Amino acid sequence: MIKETSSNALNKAFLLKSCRINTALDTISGRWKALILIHISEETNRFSLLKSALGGISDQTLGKCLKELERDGLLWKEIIAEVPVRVDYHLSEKGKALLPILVSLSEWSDMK
Amino acid sequence: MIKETSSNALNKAFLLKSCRINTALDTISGRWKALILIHISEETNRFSLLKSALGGISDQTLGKCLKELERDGLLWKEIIAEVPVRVDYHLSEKGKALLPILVSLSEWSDMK
DNA sequence: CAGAATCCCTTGGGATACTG
DNA sequence: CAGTATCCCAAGGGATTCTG
Repeated sequence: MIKETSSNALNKAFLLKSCRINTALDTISGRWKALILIHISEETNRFSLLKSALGGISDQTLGKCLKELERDGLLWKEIIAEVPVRVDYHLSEKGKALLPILVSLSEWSDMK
Repeated sequence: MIKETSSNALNKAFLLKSCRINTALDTISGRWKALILIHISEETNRFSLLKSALGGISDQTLGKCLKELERDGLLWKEIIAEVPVRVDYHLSEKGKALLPILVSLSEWSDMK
């Protein structure tokens, strides 16, 4: 198919694409992030609910994951001024757009 | 410890699905594996070619990645008894099936 | 309740050197 | 050419403790 003797445009396009793939994988890889996104999409969207739903994650790690997912634009925080304070997490459009891809991945992982 | 006041079927399905997603992510995450798969799909399928195409990977890490990808059924080795010995790597059906998902991921990572 | 601070351990991946 | 063997370091993630 594509030859490599000449570093053609297609090859470069693939290199570029692979870069983006790594960016994407960095964003969602790790032991918890995909699970967190799925739970939030299911309305399990508060710190303590997430913690018990995920089963085994530490406060530390959950906090860090949420912060990174927020920084990467996959979710946003809604801070509700009750007493005690309450925080709801919601998926952004980008976060929602990732869900079907996660479903594809889970289906793919069933392949023999 | 499974509890949740109403542990409904949907929740369990999602937990199961998220497990598979983590399996899938474990298989392809890391700094190199997705890139390796893409290069092999482009006929860059020998050890030394991969090494120079990837730019910066160590022998050690390339060897380990290839071994794990083979163990996970994404590729297979064709050993050609020339002198010096030659090895071609090829994607399995499962490996090929992953490519469109990687493309989706790279497109997704372009989202604002 | 929703986190932050600190400490520690495991693991991915690089550097270097060597083999069939 | 196609790897393997050792060694080492940075980063992810857990445990514990503390705060607004």
